[in-house]
Amino acid sequence: MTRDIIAPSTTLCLQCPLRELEIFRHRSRADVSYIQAFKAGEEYAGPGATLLHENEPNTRLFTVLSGWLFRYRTLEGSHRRQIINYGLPGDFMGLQATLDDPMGHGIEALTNVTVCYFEQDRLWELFADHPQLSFDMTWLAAQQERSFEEQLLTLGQRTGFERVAYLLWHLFDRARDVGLAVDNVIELPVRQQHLADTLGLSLVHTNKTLQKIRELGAIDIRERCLYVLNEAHLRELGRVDSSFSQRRPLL
Amino acid sequence: MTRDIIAPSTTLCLQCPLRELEIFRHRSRADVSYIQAFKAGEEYAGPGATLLHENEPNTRLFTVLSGWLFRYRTLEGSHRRQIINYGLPGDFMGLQATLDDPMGHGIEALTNVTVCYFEQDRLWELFADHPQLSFDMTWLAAQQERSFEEQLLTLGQRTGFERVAYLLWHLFDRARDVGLAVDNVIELPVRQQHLADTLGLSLVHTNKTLQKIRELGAIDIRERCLYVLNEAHLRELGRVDSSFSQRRPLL
DNA sequence: CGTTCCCTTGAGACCGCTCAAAGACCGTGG
DNA sequence: CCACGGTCTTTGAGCGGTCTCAAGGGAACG
Repeated sequence: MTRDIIAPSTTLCLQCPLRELEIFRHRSRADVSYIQAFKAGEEYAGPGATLLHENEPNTRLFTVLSGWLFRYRTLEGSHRRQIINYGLPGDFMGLQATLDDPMGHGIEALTNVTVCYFEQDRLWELFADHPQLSFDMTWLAAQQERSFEEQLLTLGQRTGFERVAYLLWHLFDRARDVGLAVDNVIELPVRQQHLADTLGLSLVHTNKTLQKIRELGAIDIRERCLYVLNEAHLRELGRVDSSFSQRRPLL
Repeated sequence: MTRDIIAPSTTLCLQCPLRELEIFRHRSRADVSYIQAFKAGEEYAGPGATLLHENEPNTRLFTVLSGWLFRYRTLEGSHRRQIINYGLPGDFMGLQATLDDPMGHGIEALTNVTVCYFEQDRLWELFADHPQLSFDMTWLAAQQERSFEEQLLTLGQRTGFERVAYLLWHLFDRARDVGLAVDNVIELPVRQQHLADTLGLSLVHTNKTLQKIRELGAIDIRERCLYVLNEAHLRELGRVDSSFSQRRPLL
């Protein structure tokens, strides 16, 4: 639960393995070089480690290079935690934290995690120098907003059962997008408590709901892995709408 | 419920009454002129009119000039509606809709509404020409994200009672920020059904919860107006955290 | 081999839901 | 001026989804 930094390192953006993935848009060598110059370093954390404490001021933007993490907020004077979103490889995070507003959130690693970070006080420089990259960043922020809206729809309108099914599919789909799926199976470093905290359900109820979805044969969970046995069925159960995977920029 | 356009008009950005408000950052005359040139027109709608149908492609960004509106999404194959957020004077909206993704949302007016709109296909132009304005737009997007996160916290972790209290305070606070409050009273064009659809509660339960908060003396609602009789108490009931009003850009 | 974390299951309570109906308010037209 | 229909609010009654409390089992790890 403590900050767990190992050492600075030097993965070159030009050699970034994420850029090979279909899901990310192509970028010119010049743009990648600009990003490289913008990159301030890397940070590492192991499972359960806190990358950012709640209420700690954050001055960093980052892209997840590898691993899973999640961002959460806690209701003041309560131990009830709401998981806001998950970070998977290629996800750009931290923009909302750059506003000079003390409202807190925390970030915690679920697996071994590497992030490439940027200093937020150079953000203006990026906007002044490089319209394409700033446009991309805004595009990603807008995409993030859509994702939050979908999550609002989930919390507000889906039943407990639908919520669990939806989230399982959502996590599977996102992992698949970045090449983490093998034959409809992904490693799922998320505990049932995390699912519960994401969905506004209790741990017990989440567990019982998972059993039901299992019994329907849509999924199975064994040895930290999620098996999507019937994706179409799972999508129905979660009332998943359109959602095709769109190519997106990588920063 | 139908599109209700009256006529194009010509409020000049330099004379925009919103710019007088404390809450908005000062802008140079040059920047305001640029915004003026970027503005494509105005649109009007009366209470209950639909500014944007669900699943209708949207190519417009806009700033609310006057009035209240709300944005919602509906769960596919269901009549359950989730209100995503409300638009008050000065709010910039539509960025998340510019992604070429058919995922639908609707926008509806609660009062007489005037919006200043921009064509989204000139968005790139703005990023190329004017780093300050594009930075501001991104800042607003990030702020919007925070607001969504707060709403996720509400839906996921606050009790029904807390949700209602929180939302009432939130709407009051936002209205006050843009000068719509007189002595702790605001006009509240929102129906109980809207509150319910925002909070993921049923209409009946929302109503009963409102009664309770009324009985505690924190608020009263009469003749379409919300009276905040004890703001500190209301904030406690809704577990409202920090939240000071920050000056923000106006586009 | 004990500790710890996580998953699972049962039992009872309660929050919030649905169904139903009546009252309040408002604009419209006879 | 009143009757009327529509929208919104209020209230009651009963059901069920989800919660909390509690306890047991399994796997990983030192």
